[in-house]
Amino acid sequence: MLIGELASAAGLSREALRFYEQSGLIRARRLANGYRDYPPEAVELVRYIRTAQQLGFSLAEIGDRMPGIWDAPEPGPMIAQVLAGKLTEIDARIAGLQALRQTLAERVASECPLRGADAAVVPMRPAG
Amino acid sequence: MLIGELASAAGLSREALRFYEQSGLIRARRLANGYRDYPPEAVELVRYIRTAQQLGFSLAEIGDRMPGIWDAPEPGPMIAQVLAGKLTEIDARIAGLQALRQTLAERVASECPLRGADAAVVPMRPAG
DNA sequence: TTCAGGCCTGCAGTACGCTTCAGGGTCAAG
DNA sequence: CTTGACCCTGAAGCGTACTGCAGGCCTGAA
Repeated sequence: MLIGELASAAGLSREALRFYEQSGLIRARRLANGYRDYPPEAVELVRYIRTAQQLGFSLAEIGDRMPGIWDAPEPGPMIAQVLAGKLTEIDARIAGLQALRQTLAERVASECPLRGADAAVVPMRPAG
Repeated sequence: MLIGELASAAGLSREALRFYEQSGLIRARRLANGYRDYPPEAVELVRYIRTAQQLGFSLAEIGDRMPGIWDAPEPGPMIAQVLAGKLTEIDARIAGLQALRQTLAERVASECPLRGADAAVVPMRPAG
């Protein structure tokens, strides 16, 4: 699978894929002519990256455990482990958003929605 | 109130305040020596900016809505309306995270965690 | 043989929200 | 009258997540 095929299959640009590779999120083996060659599973992996990203994970967060995945002889359990870790993070994020939601709902209902603005608010992105 | 006092009262840096001024979000009188001089209300204004920011508004959005909000005879309902819109976005984001959570949970349990369905996801920021 | 279209690298540019730096003035205390 | 904490400006730099461009190779069809 060439980069353009992966790009259209996963719905992003070739440049974004090369950027992900540079950032250590994905890898490709090379054909004799130097072209990147991706396995079919790369589509799922890239979609996972996009999904996690759209939900508020930075590429660094998504990628910090990826190298281990690529180097493991049995990637399956390794990936499962990483994803299990992500589950915990997602739970924390959901909890944060629900707290934020409640604060917001209270303010919408109040007469002066901005007063008391020092209420603890959970940021959407870590140090974003 | 000097910039350093405002900065520590509102919990951000002097530089951030100067940046906000440059971006048209806040203003300051000047003392004879050129120092910025803020009224006490500036603390609440800056906290509003931070809150709005944490709720997902860009500084540009905050700056755009700011004049209308502060010039309105009844700012409350206006702000409530804006926040209600954010509430919808947060709900979508929570739903997306829960969908991702379920997908991940299923994959963690499977033998090939990256093979499988793709999650439909609502991005929070338009083409962020 | 020429041409389109895909691929390669590396580097510059973009937008956001600051932070840091260089170079310099102000002011109260010792 | 020096020290140190504070203030000023303008400009450059940073991290994130890309996009775009220059310059050039590879491949298949007309």
